[in-house]
Amino acid sequence: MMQHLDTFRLIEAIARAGSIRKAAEDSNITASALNRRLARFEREFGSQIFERLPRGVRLNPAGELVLQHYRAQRSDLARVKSQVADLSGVRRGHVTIACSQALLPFFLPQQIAAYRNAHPGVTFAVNVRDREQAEAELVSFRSDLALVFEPRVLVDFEVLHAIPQPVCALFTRDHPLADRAELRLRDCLDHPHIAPAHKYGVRGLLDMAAKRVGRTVTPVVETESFELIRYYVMHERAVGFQIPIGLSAEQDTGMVFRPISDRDMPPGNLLLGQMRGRVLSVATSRFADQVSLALAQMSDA
Amino acid sequence: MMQHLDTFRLIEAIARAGSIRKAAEDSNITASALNRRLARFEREFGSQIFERLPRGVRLNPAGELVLQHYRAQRSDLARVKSQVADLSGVRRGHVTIACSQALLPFFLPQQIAAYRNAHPGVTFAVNVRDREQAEAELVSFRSDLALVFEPRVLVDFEVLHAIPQPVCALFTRDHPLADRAELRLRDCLDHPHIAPAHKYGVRGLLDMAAKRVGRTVTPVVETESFELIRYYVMHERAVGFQIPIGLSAEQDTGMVFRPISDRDMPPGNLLLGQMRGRVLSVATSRFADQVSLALAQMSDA
DNA sequence: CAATCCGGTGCATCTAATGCACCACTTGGA
DNA sequence: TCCAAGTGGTGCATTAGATGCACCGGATTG
Repeated sequence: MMQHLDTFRLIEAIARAGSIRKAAEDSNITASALNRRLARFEREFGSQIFERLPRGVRLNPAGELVLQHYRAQRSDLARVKSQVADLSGVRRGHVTIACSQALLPFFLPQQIAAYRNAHPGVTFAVNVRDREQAEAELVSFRSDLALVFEPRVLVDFEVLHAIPQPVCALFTRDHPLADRAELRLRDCLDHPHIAPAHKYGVRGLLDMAAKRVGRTVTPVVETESFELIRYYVMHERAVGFQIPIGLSAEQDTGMVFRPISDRDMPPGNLLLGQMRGRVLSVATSRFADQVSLALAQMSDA
Repeated sequence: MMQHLDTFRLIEAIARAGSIRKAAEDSNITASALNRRLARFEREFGSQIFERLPRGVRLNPAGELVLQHYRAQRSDLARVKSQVADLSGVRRGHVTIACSQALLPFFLPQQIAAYRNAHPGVTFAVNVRDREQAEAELVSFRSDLALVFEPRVLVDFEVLHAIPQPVCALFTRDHPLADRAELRLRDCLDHPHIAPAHKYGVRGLLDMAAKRVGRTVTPVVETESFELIRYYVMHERAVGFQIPIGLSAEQDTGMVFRPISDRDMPPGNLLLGQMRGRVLSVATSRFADQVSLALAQMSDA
C-alpha cells in the first residue's frame, strides 16, 4: 500500500529536482537511501528510468511512461476510495478543477458552495489556468475537471458539456457606445480598449474577427488579469472584453456589458471537460453533473 | 514495486480461498503474517475489504472495487513494461487470448505462429472459453483479447474487427445432401444431426432459425466439443453444424461443408474484441492488428 | 459437549531498509 | 592548472518492520 506509492512519490521528487541528492533533501531522507530505492525499483522494473548525467539525472522515455502510469494509478485509487466512501453512506471526496479566470467571480464559487451545502464532506481545489495549461493538467492527473473557454487542442480532452458564450464589450454606463442598439466590433476598436493576452480565448476570437474586417486589436492595456480588465474600464473611458459568465448583470457598478454583434464574431464555447477515457470519482462525477445542469439552465435563460 | 503488488496477490488468494488460513497455506506463508498484511492494508486503505464470517472471510463491495482496481493496475503495468521493452528495440511481451473452440484447429495456430515468426520474444496464452466466459475474462483482465462468435452482451466489449460467418452444415462426401445446389435448413433437420450446446452461438442461430420455420433442433448428439462434431459425422451418417473458420477446405478427409442458405439463416458474426477503453500492450495491439488483417483478407476471399 | 476450524494477538527472531562515511568522477571557476 | 563543489554509487553498522510460533476467544458441527 504505502510502500509502493511512496517509492513513486520519491521518483516524482527526483524527476522534479533533477538530482537524487536534492530530491533526498526535499523528502527528508538520505541520498543513499533514495539512491537505493531508485536502484531497486529500476532493477525490479527491468530497465533504467533515469539517464545519468554528469550534473544529475533526467527521466528517459521509459521513465515518462512509468510516471504517467503511476499518476493514473494514484488517481484511480482515489476514485476507488471515493466510491468506497460513497457506498458506506459517507459522501466524502475531493474535487480538483482547472478553470479559467472568468469563472472565479460568480459561477464557480456559487457552484462549489451549492455542492458543499449538499455534501459538506467534499473538499475542493481550484487551479486557475489558461486553456493550454488546463489541458496539460488533465493529462497529468493534477486536475480532475477543466472549465475553459475555447480550448486549443482537444486531444485527450473529453467534453462533458458545452455552452456558447459571445464575447462581450464592457464599459461604463456613460460611455458613447452605451446607447447603440447593436454593438459592432469596429466601434469597439475605434475606442481605447483593454484586452486579455494572446493565450486567452477571448483574445483569439477578437484577433480573428478583427483580421476578417481588416483591422487589428491594439489595446491600450494588455493584461493576463480579467479582474484588471473589469476594473480598468471604470478608471479610463475604455472598452473591455470578456465573456458574460464572468460578468454580473445585477450588480450596480455603473458598468454595462453587451455582446458584440454575431455578424462580426461568432460566439465561442465554454467547455466543461475531463481527461478522455478516465473514470472520475463519485464526488467529481456528481459535481460535473451539477455544473452541466447549471450551464444548461444558463444557456436556456 | 514488489511489495505492493505482492500484497495484492495475497488479497486475491484470500478472496479465492475464502479463508485467510487456506490462502496462507497456498501462498506458503503463515496465517499470522497474512492476517497482518490484510489488517495493515485495510487500515491504510481506510476500510475493511472483507467481511468476517464465522467460517472464514468474504469480499465485501469495497473489496470488489479494490480487486478490480488492482487488476487494472497490474494490467496497465504490463502494458508499460511492454512499451518500454518495445522502445529499447527488443520486441517482447505476452498476449492472452480468450477464444472460441472454432479457432483452435486452423486459424489461431496459424496466426500465432506467423506472429512468433516475426517476433520470437512474444509469448502467448490461449484460454478456450464460450462467449459469455470470454467477456468475463476481458473485464477481469484475465485475457487481453477475445475472439468469439456471436457474443451475447456487448457491454464493456469493444469490437476491434468483425467478419460474417454463415453457419455451415458438414457431412461426408457420400451424404444425400452432398448433391444439393442450395442447402436448406429443413433438409438438415430432416437428417440425424449433431449440434453444439445452447451456450454456443451456432446453436443459438440454429434454434432461432428453426423456430422461424416452425421446427426444432433435435440433435441425436449434443455436445460442448466442436472437435467431436467434426469427427462424429464420419462415424454416423449425420449432419454437423459449424462455422467455416474452424473447417478446412483443403484437407482430404472425405468430409464436405456447405453454408446453410441465407434464406433460412442470416450469417452470424465472428468478433475480435478487447475490454472497452483499455490500452493494450504493444505486443497485444500488434497481434490484434495482424488478426484483423487476416480476418479482412479471409472475408474478401 | 468435545472437536475443529476460524480470525486475531503477544513475543522472539530475522530480513531488509536506512544512515553514515567514503569513493570515483565531472564541472566550473579561481 | 588545480581545487572546490557538485554529482551518483557503495561497504558497513544500525534499526525498524515483517515474519513465524504459540496461543487465545469464539462459532459451528457432529
